[in-house]
Amino acid sequence: MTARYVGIAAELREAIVRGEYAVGAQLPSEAELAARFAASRGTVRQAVAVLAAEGLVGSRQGARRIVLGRERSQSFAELNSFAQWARAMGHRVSGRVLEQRRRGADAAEAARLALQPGDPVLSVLRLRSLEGEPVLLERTVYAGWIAPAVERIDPGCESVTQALYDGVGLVIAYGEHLIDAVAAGAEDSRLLAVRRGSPLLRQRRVTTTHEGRPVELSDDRYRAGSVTFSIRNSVDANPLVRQVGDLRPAQ
Amino acid sequence: MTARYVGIAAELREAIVRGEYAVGAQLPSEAELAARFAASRGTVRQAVAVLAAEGLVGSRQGARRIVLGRERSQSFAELNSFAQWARAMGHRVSGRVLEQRRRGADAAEAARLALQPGDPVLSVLRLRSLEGEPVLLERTVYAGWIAPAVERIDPGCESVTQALYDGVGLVIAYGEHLIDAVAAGAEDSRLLAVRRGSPLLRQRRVTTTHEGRPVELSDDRYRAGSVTFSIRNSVDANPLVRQVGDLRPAQ
DNA sequence: GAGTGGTCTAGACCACCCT
DNA sequence: GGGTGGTCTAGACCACTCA
Repeated sequence: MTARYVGIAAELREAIVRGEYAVGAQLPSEAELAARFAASRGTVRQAVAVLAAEGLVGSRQGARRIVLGRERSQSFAELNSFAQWARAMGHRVSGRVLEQRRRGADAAEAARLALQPGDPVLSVLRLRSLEGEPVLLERTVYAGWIAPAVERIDPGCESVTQALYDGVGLVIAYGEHLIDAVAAGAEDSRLLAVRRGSPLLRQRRVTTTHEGRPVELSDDRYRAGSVTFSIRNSVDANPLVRQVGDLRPAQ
Repeated sequence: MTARYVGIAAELREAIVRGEYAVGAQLPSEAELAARFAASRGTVRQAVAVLAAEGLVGSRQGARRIVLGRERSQSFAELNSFAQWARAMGHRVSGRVLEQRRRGADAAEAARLALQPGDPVLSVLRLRSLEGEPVLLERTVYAGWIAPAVERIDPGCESVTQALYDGVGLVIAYGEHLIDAVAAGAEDSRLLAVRRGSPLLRQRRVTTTHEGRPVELSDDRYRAGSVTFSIRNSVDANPLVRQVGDLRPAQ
């Protein structure tokens, strides 16, 4: 059963997308919505909170909520999975494993994966394409405990996240992501078919299970112009944080 | 008066940062926290929701909440203001206006600023430095209605956002941001002291007032290695969205 | 001053996790 | 089956906006 507030949020979202409430226009008051949906005010507040989290509406005490945008934020959870994102957006995605080997974790990897240095990890190099064009080079390090399941995955598999879920029921629930720009190195330029030194958008991430257990560490590089990250923020509630870069030059 | 739940969230956050609840460990149950803080369960839930939004804790139905991380996400609202972010992080920030002129909006600008093509806008080129080193080149277009206030700002002013607030009480409440990587152009490379074609992290943004009225449009380019964007996400609740780039090559 | 969103309470039922 | 978080209700008071 879907929750009441989810349904109410969906109805309001559709009304916004339809243009029934124009960008900049006011939403009905909470009391009005509560009456219309025959729900309590609390439930209505939960519903509009969903829309606020999607960046569609904004609010301030004492004034009606207003519509900020119409594009629905495809509230998929998939910063973590390239394939799931791409398919949800209607893109044709493919990928292949170029290299895969077991080795021992170095100190930095061990720390981020909650392992000891030297503990076994699985290192994978994957090239992903959108509409047939290579756009993303993934260098992923999996914690040893999940390595067997990863090795069983078909090398041409579209979505590793999906395969891990289907195969061993693993849910990648949380992620931390660092986004910056780097110059393409020798391997990057060869595999992504760009000039050496040309700009790449880099996303480094650590993902964990529901229990907070680290699963993988990844350095993903997108060809410039192929993918853009988009964020809506408001004066209160801002999930994105800028950080000063490392002192050492981007490697 | 600060709200009750904000205080409870602060106490829990401190306990996490102190290490009282280790990463991966469980938080007390809602009932327990409600008793400890002599608050209702609803209020406690509001408090932990704050921590969840900061990416510090995760939750799933039926199981205790767990701690995901210890670094507090500096819950500043300032994706919008470079200076406010930098100062909050303890960096020395400066900036200067290199160019400033009024002109008419082109079609794209007009659409995003809710103006008519040809309506007056103020175009500003600003170079910002961190610890004395130039790291950010801002190309900003202000809507005509705010232009006079912008022109009154001291060209060496640290924070334009702050100046607009102090000067005319303008609050920049919402923003939409697109993040990608581009190659440094001729002007970029000269002003940021990098080689032509070298990678820059680009943040394009539109910001609006509380009422949803667009204030400015900006193309900000960070020298590679100087600044990183960081995001925590979870299976449900993901404010960040990937988009396929424009068809035309990054300009 | 009327209307609106922000906060808080107390209690209820359910779905899910764990043992 | 007991504990836990997720959902929902009904009512209350307050802070703020706006005319």
